[in-house]
Amino acid sequence: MEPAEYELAFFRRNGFQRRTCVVCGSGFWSLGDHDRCQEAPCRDYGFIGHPIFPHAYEYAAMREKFLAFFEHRGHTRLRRYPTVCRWRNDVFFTQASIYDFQPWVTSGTIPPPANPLTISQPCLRFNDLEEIGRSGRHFSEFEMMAHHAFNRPDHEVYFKDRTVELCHELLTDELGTDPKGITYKEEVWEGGGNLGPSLSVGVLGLELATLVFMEYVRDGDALRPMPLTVVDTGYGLERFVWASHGTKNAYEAVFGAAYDEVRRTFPPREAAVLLDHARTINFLVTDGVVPSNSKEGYFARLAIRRSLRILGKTPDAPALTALLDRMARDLAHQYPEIGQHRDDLHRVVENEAERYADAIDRARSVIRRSEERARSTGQSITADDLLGWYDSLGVPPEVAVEELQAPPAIPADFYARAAARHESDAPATDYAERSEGLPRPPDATPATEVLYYLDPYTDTFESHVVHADGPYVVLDRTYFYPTGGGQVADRGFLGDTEVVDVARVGPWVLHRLERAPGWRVGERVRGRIDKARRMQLMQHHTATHLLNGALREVLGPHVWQAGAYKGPESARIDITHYKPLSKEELHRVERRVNEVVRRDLPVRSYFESRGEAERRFGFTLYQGGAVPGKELRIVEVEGMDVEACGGTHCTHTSEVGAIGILDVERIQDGIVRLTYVSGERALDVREEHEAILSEAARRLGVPVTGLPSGIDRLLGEVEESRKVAKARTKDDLGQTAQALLHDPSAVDVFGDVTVVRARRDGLDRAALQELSRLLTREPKRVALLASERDGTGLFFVGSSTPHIAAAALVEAAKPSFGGRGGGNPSAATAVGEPGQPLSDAMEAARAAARSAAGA
RNA sequence: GGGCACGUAGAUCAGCGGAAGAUCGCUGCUUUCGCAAAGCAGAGGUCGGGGGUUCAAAUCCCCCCGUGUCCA
Repeated sequence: MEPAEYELAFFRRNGFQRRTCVVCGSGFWSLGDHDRCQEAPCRDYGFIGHPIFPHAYEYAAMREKFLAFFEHRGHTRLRRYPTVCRWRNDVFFTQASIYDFQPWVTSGTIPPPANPLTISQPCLRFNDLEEIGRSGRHFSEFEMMAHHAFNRPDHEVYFKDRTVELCHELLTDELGTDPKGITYKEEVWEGGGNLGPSLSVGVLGLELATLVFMEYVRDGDALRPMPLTVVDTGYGLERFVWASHGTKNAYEAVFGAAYDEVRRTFPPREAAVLLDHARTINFLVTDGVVPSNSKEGYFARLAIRRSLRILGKTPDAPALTALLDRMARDLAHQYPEIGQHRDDLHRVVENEAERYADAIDRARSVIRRSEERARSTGQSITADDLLGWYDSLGVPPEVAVEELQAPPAIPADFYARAAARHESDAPATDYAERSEGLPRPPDATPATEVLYYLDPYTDTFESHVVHADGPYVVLDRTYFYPTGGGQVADRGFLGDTEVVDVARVGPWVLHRLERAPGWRVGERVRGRIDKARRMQLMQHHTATHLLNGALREVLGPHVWQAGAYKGPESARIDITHYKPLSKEELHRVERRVNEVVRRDLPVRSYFESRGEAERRFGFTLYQGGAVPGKELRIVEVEGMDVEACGGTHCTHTSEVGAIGILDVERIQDGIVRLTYVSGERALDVREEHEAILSEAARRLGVPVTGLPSGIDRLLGEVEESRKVAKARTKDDLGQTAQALLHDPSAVDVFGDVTVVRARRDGLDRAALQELSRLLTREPKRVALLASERDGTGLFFVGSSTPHIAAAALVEAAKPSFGGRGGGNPSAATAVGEPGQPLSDAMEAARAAARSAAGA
């Protein structure tokens, strides 16, 4: 980054000097005479016992101070976004305030909700879990306070100068820091293909904020200026509160009274972990994460199980739910949604606690057995075993050690080693828009006016070509719905050419035609949408909203949409839920949605300001993920479901027609998928099912209502005849065995050993085995059995004579008929040539038996 | 999204290439006034599903399905 990037007018105007840190070598700007930047590790924490700000602020007060400061300087205050980053697929959690605006706002696709804006965004980071409580400053949930500005060439809000000016004013005039104590260290920020200069703000060893200026796109080695430049700031609320108290660790300052309460029962480290995790769990569950074994859910599980472990080893520890309630109380002032569904949260957490107890129980018995086995083979349990158990059974090493008589030492780096077992080089998937791979129209192309929002029933329209590139066409206005929000794109025709796909690219709607139509810009075209297909998609989409609402009613508010798909054939919704749906729950959901259909409620779609919509409906608006923009498109079914949604919808619930749930499956731990149909498809599917049922009934010769009992009868009969058949062959073989034993030509007596020979062509291996078993029930017997079947010779030997091994006799017989096989002392088998060689094999075995018997 | 472990009798599990087992539970009998207990006898298994290798697969390999768990 060029030095000029950091030479701000603000610095010059106010007499800041640029110096170089003698420790890290970075350039920094300051009013004070420092030889190093004021950030650890370049210098020690100097604020412990000497607060950076003259007043000590409580957590909520500091946040309010910050937001109000920026609000008074022209920023619009925004409510928090969800901590679960459902609108991106490269990350699970909101880890910084700017995540709220990526990728759509930062890429210029959608205007920012306000500009400039200020927000305090709760963020989740799970990469330093072990540091929590130990370092004195790590949290898994923290708030990043920020002010953001988005600058377009035609609309500059503010950039570097004003940003630093605001920051400086906040720290000094507003919060009372000594201006000379602040250093602005020069850094380079890079992420997501963008980069720009940034300044890191340090005071007395503490990094209070980072001011990032996104202005370039990396293009190979070259840097291109971004069309949209972004002010991305981050001020750590926890750090500000800590700085204002100057306490030894951040936790007592941040958690305040709650910290003191918990400290009465727990040591400092445990207290910090419990409080931190309690906050995290509250946010996670409120924002629709249910504990599970993968993705977001795993972190909820981790936080819950870690907390339970700490609580479990402390006598008189409070219940986890009590702790959650305690933290919810502190958070509820700012975030009323937290703690609003206390009972539901308790159910989710208690269910997880139960599962954890089950897992540990299971693990204990495995561990006991393993040790027993190890002891009997003279081995001992190793640290590797502990690692394996943690990995596959989830049992923490401390618990395993408790269970063992002779435990190994737990390695100090146990959890690091556990993590190392899972190192993979799988690249993180990028949060690309769907537009990836599609041609992007030139920037000068006028944005497409989308009409399907206004009227989802219009299926023919006229418009003009504003861009054409091979089969790709952009119109000035269109009724074609592009793939989005889980709803697949419309089909239809532009002129005489079929539209095979429709996608949103930036501000444009791109129609992909079956072939290049050769149109020129300005040409007038007529569009015609496949109306039946669109209608079906609308029905499926509205049905999805109804189901979502009904599922929340029946199962509880922890239910969030975790994904959805609305196709012409069927639709599905994935929801967060902690156990499989019972038949009864399913039934109630289905009844409820169909009742809403019958009551013919209006489905209202309208635009509303974000703030107003959030105030009226709360956070559950964002079922499909956060939707940027000043205005949200709200789809409301009164009393049932309200979502921010860009899809096409029926205007009355009765248009949806019957809704039939076809399938419910648990697609992963914590996520349940429902597949369903509505409208025309519901009728089709019902007809199909009825046809299948009546055909099945016809074949069974019963009425449809008699199917279940008819099938039971049939299964009973099958079972019965299977038994009869089995018994019969056993009988037959029994008779054969008796006959053989009494047939002098089949029996040889060699000393005290009775050798029975028989050739029974057609018997399979299992029959020979059974016959052999019958013949060798008495001791001192040998059975030599042969069968020719499907052109091969089968030879089977059974022996109840200890010194005559069946396998040895087969060995002896093998050369005679080119047999391959083997066995054990009591039974052996081989296959080879049929006919005479098989008979020779029998003779060879007989001779071997005779000599083995010593006769 | 990836790694690992596990799916065998109603339950808990053993067996890990050569003729499907143990314990508990269940049924019947013996014993008892009755119950419990004990003894004896018995029923109960397409060894999760499908392919493959092998003379031979619960066992080895591959693919599904299900469960658990860890990591990101």
